[in-house]
Amino acid sequence: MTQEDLFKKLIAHSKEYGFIFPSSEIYDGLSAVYDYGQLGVELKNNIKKYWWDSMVKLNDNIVGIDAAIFMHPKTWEASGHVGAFNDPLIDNRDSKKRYRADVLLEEWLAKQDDKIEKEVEKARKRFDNFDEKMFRETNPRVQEYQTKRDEAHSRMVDALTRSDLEAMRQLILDLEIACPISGTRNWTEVRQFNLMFDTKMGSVSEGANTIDLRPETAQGIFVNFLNVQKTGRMKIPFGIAQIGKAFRNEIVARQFIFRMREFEQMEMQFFVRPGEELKWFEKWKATRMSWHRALGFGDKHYRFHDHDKLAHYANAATDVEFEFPFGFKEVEGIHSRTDFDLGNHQKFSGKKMQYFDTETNESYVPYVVETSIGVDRMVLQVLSASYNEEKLPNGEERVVLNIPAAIAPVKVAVLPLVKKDGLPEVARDIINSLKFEHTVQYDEKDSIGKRYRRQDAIGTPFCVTVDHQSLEDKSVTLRRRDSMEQERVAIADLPAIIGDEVSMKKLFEKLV
RNA sequence: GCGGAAAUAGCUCAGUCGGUAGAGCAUCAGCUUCCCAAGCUGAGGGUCGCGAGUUCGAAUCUCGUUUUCCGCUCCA
Repeated sequence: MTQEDLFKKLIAHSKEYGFIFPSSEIYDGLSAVYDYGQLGVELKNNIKKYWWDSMVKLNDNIVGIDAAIFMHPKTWEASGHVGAFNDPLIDNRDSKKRYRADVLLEEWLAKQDDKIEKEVEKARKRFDNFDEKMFRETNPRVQEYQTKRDEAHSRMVDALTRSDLEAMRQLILDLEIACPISGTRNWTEVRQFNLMFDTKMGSVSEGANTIDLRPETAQGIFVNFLNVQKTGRMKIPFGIAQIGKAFRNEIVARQFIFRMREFEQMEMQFFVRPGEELKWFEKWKATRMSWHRALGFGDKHYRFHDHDKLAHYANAATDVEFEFPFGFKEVEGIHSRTDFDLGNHQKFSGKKMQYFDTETNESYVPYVVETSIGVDRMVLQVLSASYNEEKLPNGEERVVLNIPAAIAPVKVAVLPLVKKDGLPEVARDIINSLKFEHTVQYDEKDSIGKRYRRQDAIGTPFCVTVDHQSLEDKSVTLRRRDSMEQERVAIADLPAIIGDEVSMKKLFEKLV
């Protein structure tokens, strides 16, 4: 089976068994937006719990918050999201190259200036008593260039100030600007490349304000830095963790839930003393990698991708990449963000974003090491790493999701061997003894083998089968998903056995 | 965004030359009482992605559109 086939099967499997559905599917769906179904939400919640507890429970210097999706518009000026990503872009259809429309126009103006200067230089060499001012004002060729230039310039300024994309395109066509690579003038529309979604706050009729949906959760942590530090009496180094939705209006969003326009992030911002950030960067690199590897999908499927080209806010950055069916792709980013964010919020808000360090008797803006992971990418990672088609000794094939027990959506299925003779009642009693701790399913339909396969397909680690012997000696068959092995255990022992094996403690013990 | 491919029942797919929509699996009810799926009987489920056009007649031909996958591009 090719990797591409595997990916297609995974998508079909996810839908067929209720993990992930296209959003508003009855209306043909919405591009790059997906809903989690009854099993998908359990898996996702378990992944979030694995992350949250590994941060907030296991580290006494990390606390969590839950900030709002809406934030004050100034937030995005301070973070650099407004301005930096508002460029008007245009594509050449022949060379497939993308340009900034305003840059193309600026270049045309510069060329026009060059032409004028060339004329002036030519004339300067030709005449002895050269009156440059007079020449510029009277020479017909220079005048023609100058008029065209000025006209183009005013049209450009006008189009840019009004953000009139169609006018920009028309100007590019009128000036007969060609693509430097293909030499053709086969241009697409001009598009605004703003990654943020906006909406209106307040009643529309009474002068509503446009506000943006956050494109990252990090800023909710930064603006609350002092609130948390002071009320929690936190001492540097310390971290603030958050799980929440973020929104990016990607031009191209694809590959199932890998890149969605609405997605969920798990971020932890770790505040450190200036100068110590790279030490902590290395520490979190190791910690985060061990968190991924503890899931047991195989170390060879993970690697770091260190960034050579750093973002404007970072002085070190790496990605944790996982080998998806479509190749190694980023699941988590670890960035040393310096004091860029807190420093800018200090500047834009006028509020001091500083910490007084009693060890050094210094006041400073802390440096930040960020770990930022996509929840949806983790779900995809778990599904693609867990999906297996096995050939059984008897020649049959089984589809099984080998999801780590601690994060499996359903922990145990309780199955009466037959649906009479009081077996269903015993099964219900067992469920009642387990359901406060675990997600449990009951199934009495079809043959026992078929029910085992159904549970394999959704990744349930344990099946408990009630038979006639159970009525006599209060024992049941405990069947394991991965090995398909069965053992006879006492009903009274089930909570302890299952509780131990599905505990997240098993994963946490593998963390560095 | 550009190029390629696809869309028919929950899933996988068939549907001939344009002539009123099919299978297997799945689902539901009943029978069977079974420890690794696909025994028996019956039932439900589709305006063939959507919209136009051609035609006496369109799942089928043409155009548009939406969604998905693949390649390129993009991704603080």
